[in-house]
Amino acid sequence: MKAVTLLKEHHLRKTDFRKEVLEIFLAHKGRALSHADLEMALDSPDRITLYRTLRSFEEKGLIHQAIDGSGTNKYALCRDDCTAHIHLDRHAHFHCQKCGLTLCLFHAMKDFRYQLPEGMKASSAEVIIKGVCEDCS
Amino acid sequence: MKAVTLLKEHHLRKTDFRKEVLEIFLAHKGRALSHADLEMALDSPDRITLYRTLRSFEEKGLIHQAIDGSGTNKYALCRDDCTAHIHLDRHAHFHCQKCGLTLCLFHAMKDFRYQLPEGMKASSAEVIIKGVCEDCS
DNA sequence: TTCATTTATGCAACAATGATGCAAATATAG
DNA sequence: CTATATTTGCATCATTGTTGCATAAATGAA
Repeated sequence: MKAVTLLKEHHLRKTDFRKEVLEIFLAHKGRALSHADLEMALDSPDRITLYRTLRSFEEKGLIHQAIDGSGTNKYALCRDDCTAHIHLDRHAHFHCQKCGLTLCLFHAMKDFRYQLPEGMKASSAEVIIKGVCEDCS
Repeated sequence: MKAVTLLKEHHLRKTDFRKEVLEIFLAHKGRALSHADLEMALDSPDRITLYRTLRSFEEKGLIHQAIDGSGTNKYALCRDDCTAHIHLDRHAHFHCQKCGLTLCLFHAMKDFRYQLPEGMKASSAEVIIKGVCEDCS
């Protein structure tokens, strides 16, 4: 899928900046990228524009936040079945504690069931698996 | 369990500051507290000392980090079966998206199994369940 | 209890992360 | 091509977290 097409599909204006950001995500499918990762990969990185770009992408269902416990937020491309407001969030993220790599694990959770105490209502769930990645072990 | 006893058991010097911080945790068992929560509850809050106190507590197995996806780190008292370096991390945390409350859910995960791709080695896992708590719904 | 040693505290300074407001530039619909 | 709406890039500010260092306090030993 090309960057321009994806932008159009998600009702985002196709600016140079957005195309560049999106291409970085496309070049790292399945990887969750931090703000710093993206800044390094960008030609002319404006921090603030990047923050707003990421927020727009998230609002339009193009990327999702990947919490990995590292303190900094990361973002990864959604799969096709994510819609604007209903992210397919029942997938786990793997976080390498050595190199900081974060990966989407779409098939890691076989049967993920949980029980909440009375009164609480769940709307989504996040699973973070921490450990050491292939390259680091 | 009293604050002073807990400090001694975990080989931490019993200073006024630590006693105060620990007492706040004891008064909110099962709750994960943010740095800001603690600062508000403290009499003479020194940000830096609090950061270091939390780090010491965590290193000695007195508290554990509770990732809740809210961006800010939170901490909660460990149960007795946490040891200094092996936190009992296979429990979920519930995060209320309205009021920000974070709770430890020690009994939420019935059968939590996951499969990692070849090469990766897991050392711990975190589960965050987001939703609305009893008071907010 | 008192002293020496080790550890903790409190302050200043700094770094990283993130948000807001506004004017200029750009993309899109008509 | 033009008018409108959106995005960008900049300055400014807020929050969160770290490091270094001098002072203060806690602990163990005499």
